Amino acid sequence: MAKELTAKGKATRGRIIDAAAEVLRESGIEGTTLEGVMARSRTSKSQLFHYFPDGKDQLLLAVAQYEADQVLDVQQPYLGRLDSWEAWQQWRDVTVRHYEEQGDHCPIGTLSLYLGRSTPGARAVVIELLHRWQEYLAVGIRALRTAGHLPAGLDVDERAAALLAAIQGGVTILQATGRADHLRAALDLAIGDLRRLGEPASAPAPAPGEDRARARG
Amino acid sequence: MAKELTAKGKATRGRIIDAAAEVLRESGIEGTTLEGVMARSRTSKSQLFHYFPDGKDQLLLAVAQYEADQVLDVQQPYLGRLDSWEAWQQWRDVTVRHYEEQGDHCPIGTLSLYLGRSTPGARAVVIELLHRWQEYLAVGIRALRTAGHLPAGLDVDERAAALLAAIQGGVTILQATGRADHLRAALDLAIGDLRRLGEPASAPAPAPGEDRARARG
DNA sequence: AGAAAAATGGACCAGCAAGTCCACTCTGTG
DNA sequence: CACAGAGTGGACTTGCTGGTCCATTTTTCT
Repeated sequence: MAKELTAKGKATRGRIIDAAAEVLRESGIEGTTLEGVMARSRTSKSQLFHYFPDGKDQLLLAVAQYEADQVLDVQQPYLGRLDSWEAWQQWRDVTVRHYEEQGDHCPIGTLSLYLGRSTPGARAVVIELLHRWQEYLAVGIRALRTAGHLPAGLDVDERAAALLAAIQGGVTILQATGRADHLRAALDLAIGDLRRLGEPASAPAPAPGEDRARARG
Repeated sequence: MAKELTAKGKATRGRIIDAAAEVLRESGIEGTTLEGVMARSRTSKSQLFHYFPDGKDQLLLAVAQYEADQVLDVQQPYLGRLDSWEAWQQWRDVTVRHYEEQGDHCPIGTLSLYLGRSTPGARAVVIELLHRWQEYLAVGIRALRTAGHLPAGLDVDERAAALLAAIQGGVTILQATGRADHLRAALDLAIGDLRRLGEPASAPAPAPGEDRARARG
């Protein structure tokens, strides 16, 4: 791949990807044009095609890869240390806050949608991301199980899959509506239900263990 | 607005929307061009702009509205009768199957992403859809609670929100990866956990399987 | 130093798609 | 039947964007 890339060349290439990522975040896919990337990165067209001979798609794929790495990075180190209920709660808080701040747009979703049909690599990037993400969650659940906080018979992978779906859905809705309620509810209930599985003795039915209002006609 | 529309005119307008929806489903947003819509609907450019004076965005907004209605329609009548666990299971099966068949692409998501920034109406359409969807779920949960299948103190709206997020996430992942595992897991666990809340006496700990044994390809 | 390779600048091209315009045809109503 | 207005056809304009090409500068390596 990166065979003969001078330090300078490497820097330029990186600048292009950074710029493209920024433009994409700000202007969406239809607002992301090579000219815009050129302007932002202070490069010329020849450079774009020098580093990405296959053109726009190749560049956007690189951006997708870059953004995919970001997704998990911003959740660290919490995502990597889900070995107690407190750690889960902490991770939940960080994740919710991050997506609340990011708000509007998800570069991965945008790119996935845009490159999906044409560029096969894009799908692979997303699948890889989801897989890694789910694996972190599974590791965390297993840690809880090993520590005796969860029943031994629990289907870890299924739980992890559901949890990942909950996050995705919450984020999707957050981006569509601007409100984080669903993300919060999804995470809280997913974690809460999980937790309840580990406390068979405690309150089984009403269990307002969290902070919800109860009285309701 | 659409005041003076002959029967013929109305038909043409409808044909344009149908055609646009089809093209969008088949070719994605970047493949959806006015020319394509013209060809598919056998209309001319002047007609497109006659019925949608504001151009492409206006047309796509109409398509979004149309597709939003579809989303809930295909889940009926099940979505409207979630008054027993069996009914929930039935709805789950139908929904999963539908999205499995639809597979690749979600017109709403595509349009939401594309129109999101520019057209304010698009966001409203999506919000309205999500709201109606969640309300159906909430009504179903309330029905269960009223029937005594769920504890009285349950926060229905939060559960409904989480459930909606679970669906959205599952569908998102299905569309990204092509696999419905997450959608199934998310729905099964969300419904399963809910059900567990109504059966405080039953097996509290292991029992991961419960009732969702079937349909697990 | 000096040649080879990498990096860069930017003019130029081709194509496509949204939107405009005007002329023409239908339809219904007094 | 006539005529006003809706409905239709399609050429044309405009603007932009991805992509090509070649000349030039800078770096690297011996």
